[in-house]
Amino acid sequence: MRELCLPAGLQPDEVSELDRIIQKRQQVRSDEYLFHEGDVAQAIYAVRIGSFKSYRVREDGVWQIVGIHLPGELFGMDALADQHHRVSVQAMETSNVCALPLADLAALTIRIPSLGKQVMRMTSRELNTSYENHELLGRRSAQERVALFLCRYTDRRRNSGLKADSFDMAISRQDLANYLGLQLETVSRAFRQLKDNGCITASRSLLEIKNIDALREAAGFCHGKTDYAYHH
Amino acid sequence: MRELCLPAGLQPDEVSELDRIIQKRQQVRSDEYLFHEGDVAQAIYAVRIGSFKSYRVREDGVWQIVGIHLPGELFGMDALADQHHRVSVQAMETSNVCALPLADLAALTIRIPSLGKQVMRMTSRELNTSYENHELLGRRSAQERVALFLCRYTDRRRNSGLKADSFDMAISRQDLANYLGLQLETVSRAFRQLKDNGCITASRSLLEIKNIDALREAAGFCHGKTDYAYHH
DNA sequence: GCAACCTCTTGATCATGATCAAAAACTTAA
DNA sequence: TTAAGTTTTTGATCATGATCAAGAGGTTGC
Repeated sequence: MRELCLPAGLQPDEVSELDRIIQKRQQVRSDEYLFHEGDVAQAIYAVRIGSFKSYRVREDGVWQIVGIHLPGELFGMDALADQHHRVSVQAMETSNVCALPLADLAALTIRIPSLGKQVMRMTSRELNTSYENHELLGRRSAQERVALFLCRYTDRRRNSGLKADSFDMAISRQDLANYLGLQLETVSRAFRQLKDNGCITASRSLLEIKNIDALREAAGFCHGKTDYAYHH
Repeated sequence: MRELCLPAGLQPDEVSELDRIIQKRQQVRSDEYLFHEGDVAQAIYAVRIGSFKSYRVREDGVWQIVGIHLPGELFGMDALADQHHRVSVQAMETSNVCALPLADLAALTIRIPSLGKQVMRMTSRELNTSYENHELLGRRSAQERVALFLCRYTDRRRNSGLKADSFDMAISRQDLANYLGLQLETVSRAFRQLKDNGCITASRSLLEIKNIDALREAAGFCHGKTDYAYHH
């Protein structure tokens, strides 16, 4: 438990108590499901190793990835509104999670109030990430989307204690395109441009950030601080 | 307090206690700010009357609306991750909110655990709404976006106890376009088509749903239940 | 009532990214 | 190693929505 995000802000004896109760560690293979949209929620989950995708499937079978979860992050809080999951979650590579059964959580939260606060904090963080995604999809070109995604993704990897300048992307081009609201071919072309500009090198799944400043520029970050005006 | 979402699931005496402490009701005029991106959080807010928009402003001054808040809904939970707001919030019409100061909230949550659960529930709901927005922006035509927005918006109005088939849209075309990741002209054209199809009538701000089934169809909902396949 | 202003609508053209098609790169299994 | 199957790249064309431009409809203040 210790390496997880959850115990942050807890007393050592509280961590031990949490540790004793939450012993459910699950090994999950690539593409395996943790739960489906509509399922009655059993638990929320903390990623230990690997990565996961949250997605919704429309009536017509079209799907949309709405979240990506890296080590140290929590997922499954979509079900806290009414005990039913509103997304499906699937592993994108061989992974390992720690399940926090909702029954235990309710009891524990009363004994350890800071645990409830920590779950709240992580949910708020996920909400902000989703707001950022809305911003990314709102009015940005294909290149900006891909570049911005890479910037944010590497930042999150760094936060999760993973290598951030040269690593294996568990996300397929197809999934990435879906997540970014683009076609797979468009993502491929964006990668090409970023390679040609010397921002990155990328083979099938190995990605290397060569020039973070150029990448940030492609993502639409400003260099000089513009004293921008509010829109009113 | 009674007409709000927050007391749901609380005992009568707990509601009274909440009522006694949370007496801060604020009248807010159109376009007035509740807080700005980056502000240290003072409170979370429950909408009593009116509506609000959450948005982020980029370094280059481009802004993106990421959330809309109707009566009975909570906002400001973006700050629960680290006590700093990650969006700005502005009233879209003359409104009335109830502020729940964070200091009081912390104390109250210990005395009334179900209050914390309720805040958690509302945050989870907002997270799902944001996931739905990601899905809306992902891979949908301009018409679908507008029609789907109207479907969801009227549903939420109904949930908030507001008139849902004929009402005044507080959201300007400009804001709506921004929220949906479109240009204002494109939204205007989508409205025209929906009018021509007999789905709606719309003047400047008065909107009337004439044919909800046609509207749902324009939004991409299926009629017959297709036994859809999972994508794997 | 008129002028100034703002928001929304409509029209015409253009650019970006979707779609269709095929080949190349990489993976897996026999 | 070869063959079959994926996934990714590249090319060519097309369609949707962005952009530019002008006008219509409402609102506000004098």
